[in-house]
Amino acid sequence: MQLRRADVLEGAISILDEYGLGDLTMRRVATSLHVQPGALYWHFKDKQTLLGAIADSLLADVDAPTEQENWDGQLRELAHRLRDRLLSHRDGAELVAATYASRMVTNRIRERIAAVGIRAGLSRDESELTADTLLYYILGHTVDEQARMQMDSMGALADGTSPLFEKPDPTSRFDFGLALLVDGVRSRLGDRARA
Amino acid sequence: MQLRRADVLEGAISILDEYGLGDLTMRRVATSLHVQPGALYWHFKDKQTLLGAIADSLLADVDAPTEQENWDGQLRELAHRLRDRLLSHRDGAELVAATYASRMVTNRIRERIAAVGIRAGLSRDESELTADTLLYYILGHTVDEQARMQMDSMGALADGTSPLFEKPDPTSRFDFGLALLVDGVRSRLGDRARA
DNA sequence: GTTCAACTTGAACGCCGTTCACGTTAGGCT
DNA sequence: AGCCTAACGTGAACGGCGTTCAAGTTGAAC
Repeated sequence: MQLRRADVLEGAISILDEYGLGDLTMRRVATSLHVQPGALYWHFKDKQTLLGAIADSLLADVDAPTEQENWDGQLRELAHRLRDRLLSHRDGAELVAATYASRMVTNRIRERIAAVGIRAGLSRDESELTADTLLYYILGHTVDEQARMQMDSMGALADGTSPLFEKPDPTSRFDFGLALLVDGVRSRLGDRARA
Repeated sequence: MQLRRADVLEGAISILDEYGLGDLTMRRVATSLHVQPGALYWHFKDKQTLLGAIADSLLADVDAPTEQENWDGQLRELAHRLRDRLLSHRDGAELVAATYASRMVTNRIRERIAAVGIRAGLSRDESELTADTLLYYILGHTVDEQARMQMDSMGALADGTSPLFEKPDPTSRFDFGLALLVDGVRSRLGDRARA
């Protein structure tokens, strides 16, 4: 039976969920599809491209119309939506962060966030810089959050005690930094109005 | 002649500066020190540990007394100091970001930033969350900035045109996001004073 | 000068991504 | 029904990686 691009993608995502990014190897993907490693290179020119495709699939439609009406609600909605996607697969945040340099993947959500900034009253340049700032925060926070999750699930049965959630739960922690940035934008808008 | 831990560290940093993180391999470090690969494992138990030591050395004394007096000036000073360190070696930001999960390295600067937050009037928890937010931003921004730098220096002689600096220069871009976060903190303090 | 710990060597192990000449399949055309 | 061709898979290798380990060598303290 022949392989389709989509089969390879699906297989790779299964490996990712089951074994993690570190063990997502071309050979392993090939084996799980009952195929020789070389066969994958017909569908994806190299591993980097395959990883990019996985990232694209994780983030498909992450930019979509928002339900919120106010710019700050829209920012929060988009931020949470992105974080949820990153958390929806094992090592998802790390994968997207690693793919981030070879862009076009995250560019749509970046554009989406910038649009909200403009509608809120920022200049084009300011909006793009704000979008970047938000993205760096979301990626950084979520990579860290996901890494801790896995460390906890490892050490949980090792030393009996498993707090599993620190003082504030991860979502509250995420919301704190998010609020900080939203407040920063609001203060920038306030300065403008006052001028 | 025998090797010291410090020699290995120095050699590894040289390789990093000359060839980049992707080509920083145990074998290459060993070769440059005229030694067999296995010899390195006497001084560092594995590559991860060596990378951690490099990160530690990049960030030595990055937390140090600040010259600024106001909390916002101190925050900016610490942020710029960290960014400067990350930029001081090829792929420095990427290295520190990769090592970040296995912490203790960046914990001192995190503690330092949190202390500024407390002195400014935030609670302990808020200060730590603020420190994390700032660190995620600084790391994300600088990794991206450094990656672009290298892509530009590659593509520069390829296609003649080398903008090398986008509309705002990287430092101004960094300052924008930094100001956003500082303003966010200020607004949080304002709410408190008003209550 | 001997001893013993501190180091290094040499060679291997098992993994990885990638390439390529060569077989095989499947489906449209006559 | 039979062929042709493009699409796809195989098998085997290449070079490189991190890491391990028994066996050798070094050098300083006694």
